[in-house]
Amino acid sequence: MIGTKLNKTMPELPEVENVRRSLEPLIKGKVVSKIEVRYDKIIDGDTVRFCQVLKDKKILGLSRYGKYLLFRFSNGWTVVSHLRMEGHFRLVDKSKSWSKSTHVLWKFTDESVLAYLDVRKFGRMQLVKTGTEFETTGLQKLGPEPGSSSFIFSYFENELSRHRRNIKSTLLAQSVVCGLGNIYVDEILWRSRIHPLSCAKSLPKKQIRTLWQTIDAIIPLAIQKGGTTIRSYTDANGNAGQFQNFLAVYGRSGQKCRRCGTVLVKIKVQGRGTTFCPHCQEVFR
DNA sequence: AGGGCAACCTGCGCGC
DNA sequence: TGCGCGCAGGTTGCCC
Repeated sequence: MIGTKLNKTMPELPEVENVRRSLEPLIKGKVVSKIEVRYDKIIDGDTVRFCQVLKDKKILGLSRYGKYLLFRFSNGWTVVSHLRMEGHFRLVDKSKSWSKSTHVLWKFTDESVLAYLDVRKFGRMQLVKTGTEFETTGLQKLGPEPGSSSFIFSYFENELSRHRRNIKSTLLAQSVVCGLGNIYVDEILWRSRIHPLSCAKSLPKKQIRTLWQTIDAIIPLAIQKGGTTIRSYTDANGNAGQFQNFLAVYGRSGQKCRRCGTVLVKIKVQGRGTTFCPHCQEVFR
């Protein structure tokens, strides 16, 4: 048991993909009657325009790139949404009172409401013309997705050779490969037997290949397992993920490495908690 | 121009 | 009991 309090989500690519899959059938075809914004900073750009433009528009579908959700609306509009740490959507019936972490309400003509909740208020949504989403600050520098045809070995090897900083920071940056966050990066490095502070450009070809294969395998596997539920991440139907049962290092500092029995160590890398095995994860400098 | 890091937020757990 | 502090982490923006 990792935590007892059920109040945090940690959406990385597999969790966001499970949100997309579960949420899309619940909202597709609905028409906005009114948007209410209760905490202005969630909306990137002009909030009044955001509400005005979306009124009377129909939801055509929900897509995703990296950790970004893309709500497709009629008349060529898209809402780019990032859940950051704890954001989540819930489709509810008309309700009388909203919790204080409910920041945006999408009210539909059928009387249902899509509520955006976010305790830490880190999440953002931005209205753009469909087709211009890759010009936004968040999406324009994203690398390819793990498991996609553009995430090929020669590309990955070439990208790593351009970075002198450590491999953990490099993988978290989203520009070499997108969608990985703190949990999956630690797991991927453990599986690849690479120390998080290894210099990205110093990795031998053999380790780069192992790392590439691991990234390409673990993300689709985590999607298949419904994502990772550390505290309370659930999909739009309230279902928890199962990948936490496969975690080898995240949340296990002080416990024994499942490969060699050495006690796992926790350090800070780029301000992020980082757990690894000091014995079987090799440092390359 | 790559890289380092504070800032953005709130709730929880811990030490005193 | 209660207060203060550190921690949690994705992204942005600023500075070197």
